[in-house]
Parts: sequence; structure tokens; C-alpha cells
Amino acid sequence: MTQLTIATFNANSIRARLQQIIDWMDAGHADILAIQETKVQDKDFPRSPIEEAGYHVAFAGQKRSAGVATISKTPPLAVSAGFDDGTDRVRLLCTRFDSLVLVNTYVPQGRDVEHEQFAYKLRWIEQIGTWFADHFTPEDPLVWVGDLNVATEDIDVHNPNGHRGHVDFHPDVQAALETVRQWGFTDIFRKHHPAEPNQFTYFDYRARNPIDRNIGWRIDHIWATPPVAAASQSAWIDLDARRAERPSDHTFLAAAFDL
DNA sequence: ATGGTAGTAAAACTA
Repeated sequence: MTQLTIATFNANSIRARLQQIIDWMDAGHADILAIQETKVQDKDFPRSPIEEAGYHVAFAGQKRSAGVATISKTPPLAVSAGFDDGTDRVRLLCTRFDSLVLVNTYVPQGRDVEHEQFAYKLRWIEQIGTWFADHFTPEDPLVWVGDLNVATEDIDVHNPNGHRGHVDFHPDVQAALETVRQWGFTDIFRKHHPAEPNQFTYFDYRARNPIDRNIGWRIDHIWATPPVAAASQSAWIDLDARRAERPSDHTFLAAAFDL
């Protein structure tokens, strides 16, 4: 039995956050780090500095937006993509390790309820549910992490009544995600912090002093199927990372497992 | 308060 810490971080550009990410890994916070919004095409991905720091990295992305990468201390046994969502944006990276399969996703944000991107978001969440069911069972050791762009409960946003109907806090996306959860996932952060309010992973750049006023959203998640969920020991949000000189608008979320 | 800021990439799109 070994302890394994898995973390997720929407970097909002891996190149802008590269040193912070390497420093965070060097500090020993996690064994595996799933990154979203790398915002870089593969030929420009900063692979060398990550490998020279002693880590392995799998990545897939394109210019400007989206893109995912998974950094790990040990090399993944296999790397694969997910399903075709009809766009050129890469939003899913599946890596297999000794004791688990890690699915790293950047769920579409949705832009606006009236926009076609919102329908795309709903469709995408339904598609990943189908993809899970086609490739795995809830008995498999599966960990689903990433920016899911969904706050699932009222305590997951700072002002639920003010945000109700927002694309990240909409009953339809909550229902779509709940269907996937019921297939076999446990929200690992909530397992260790049940009903604890004001625990946020995302703080809008455009809000005024969002950290000090704790104006945030819990839209980044670590979910796991029963065999892995039963092995989780703790989960935490690293708000110190928000104090970086040029922070991402998201912060690190981590969970430790005895596997 | 329909603004606000950040990143990419070189004007406008995404978040």
C-alpha cells in the first residue's frame, strides 16, 4: 500500500504558470498533477523544462484555448484520448497508472445559456457519461479530475441566488453532471468536507479582491469510483497558490489516497 | 453594476 496524491489545476496557460507548477511539484504537494487550459499546441508545449525537473508529462492541445496535460513522478503506463466531440479542442486526456486510471478533463464553459456553446456543454457532459460507461465499470479504479465548470450545490458558490442560471450553476448542467455522478462517482473533496461552505477553487479575475472576500466557485473537482473513493484519506484546496505573483484564476485541488 | 482582468497573439476571442 502506497500513498498517492492526485491534484488538479486549471493553469490558464501552462507557459505562463510553468515555474509555479514546477515549484509546486518540487514542494512535494502531489505525485500526479492534472492541468487544464494549457493553451498551447503540442509543438510549443514546454516539455523539456518539465522533464528536466524530473517529471513525466503527457499533453494534448491546440492554440489559444483548452488543452490538457498530466504531469507525474512515474511515467504513465498508457496515454489515450477520449471521444470526438466534433471540435478541434482537446478536453480529455486519459492516463493509466499502476493503481488507477486518471481522466483529466476541461469541460466546456458554456459561455451563455442562449449560446450554442451551452448546448455543446450539455452534450459534452452527456458524452463523457457514455464514454465512461463504454470503457469502464464503477468497479474500475477510476479518478475523474479537472475543471468540470459545474458547481454542484448551493454551498459551492459564494452567492447561489445571484448565480442561479449561470452556465456553471445551471439546473440543466447540474442534472447532466449528476447523471454521470450516479453512474459511480464520489466527490472526494465533499467526502472529507461535508457541507462545509466557502470552499472555492476558482476566483474570477474580474471580481474585486476575490480572494480576500472569498468570492469564488467550487468548479474544479476530484471524483472517484468506489474502490478509489474508499481509499481516499484527505482532500484540500491550496489557497496559497492564489497568492502567487501572477496567479491563475483557479487554484490547486488535491486528494491523498492509500492505494 | 452586462462592467471588470488575463492570456494568446497581434485584433478579437475565450474564459
